[in-house]
Amino acid sequence: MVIAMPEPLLTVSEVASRSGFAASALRYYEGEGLIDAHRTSGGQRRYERNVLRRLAFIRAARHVGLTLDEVREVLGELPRSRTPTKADWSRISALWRSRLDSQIDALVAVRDGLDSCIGCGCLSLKKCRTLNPEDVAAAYGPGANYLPKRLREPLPGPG
Amino acid sequence: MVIAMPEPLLTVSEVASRSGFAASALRYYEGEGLIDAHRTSGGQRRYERNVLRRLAFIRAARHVGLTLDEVREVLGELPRSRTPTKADWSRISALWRSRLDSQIDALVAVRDGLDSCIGCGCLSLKKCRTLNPEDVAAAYGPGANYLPKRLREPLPGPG
DNA sequence: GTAAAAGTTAAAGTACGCTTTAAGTCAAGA
DNA sequence: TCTTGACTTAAAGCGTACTTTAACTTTTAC
Repeated sequence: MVIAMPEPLLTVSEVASRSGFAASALRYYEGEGLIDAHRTSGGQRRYERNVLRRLAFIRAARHVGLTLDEVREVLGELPRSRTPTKADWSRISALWRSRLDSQIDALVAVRDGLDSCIGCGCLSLKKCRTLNPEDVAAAYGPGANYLPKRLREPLPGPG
Repeated sequence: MVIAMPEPLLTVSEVASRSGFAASALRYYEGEGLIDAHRTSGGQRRYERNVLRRLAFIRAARHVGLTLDEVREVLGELPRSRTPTKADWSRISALWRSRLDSQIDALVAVRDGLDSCIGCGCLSLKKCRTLNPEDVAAAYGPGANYLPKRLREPLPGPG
């Protein structure tokens, strides 16, 4: 019979230095439901090691433009009660991959649009699908498919 | 001898509906020095037609993640006093293209990192350069080149 | 001429993603 | 035990990118 060794828990400063996030950010993420923590009898936070993976994921996600809402949504696919397995992370990977693919497609489309529109110097507002204001307006309607859907929606808050 | 017809100027609501920006955004952009406007004797704004191109550019830039500071910097390459020429826009296109290329590279790197890291299920925090928190920390130091430089810098403000 | 639509300003408000501050509590080593 | 460093909370503050509000003026249409 195997007796499981209890995993050593991490303090705030340990998690902060290992994850690269400020302690205030860790508290903020906890308040936002992105990570969780145990508490000592005195009320101090103690983290499980797997929080580091969640945090690394959060960092990468933020770097490619996901909002915290989106990150929470994706992380919602992970189990809350146990350390995520390979299958758990694989499912997330698939979700995120399609998001990245669509963002990459969008950037390529804009870049190539620039080549043929600004770049060529034709300055034809009527024909240019990237810069024509009328097409931009139309892009919010039902018929426009030049940009991937998420880039045709209104921009999120600050960013 | 050719007498130039004066270009008809556009009202705020015309520019708003043609560009897809709210009137308040137009005022904001003017305050930020991204666009300019003439004034009627009564103080109302009247826009030159080429403001539509600037605005379309701003929208596209925002959609791919440029901040207004960056947009201003790029638009600073355009002449303030005359309607931009092919050469003006071409210069900008080149500037922006390299920015887009680096952002695309970054996304591809992260996506491919996911495939081999999350995707493979190895869960090796020590080896994974995308998700390893120690590598994330190191990425802000001098030696890390996995992510393009601009994605290794701290994230800008909101989002 | 007059009423309604459109425009003006300054200032305040909003959302996101945190950080900073203030005032006090807990944990660990000498 | 004591002191120092780490930690706690609630609340306020900050930067970006705008929008909303309030009070008022200009333009346009009839």
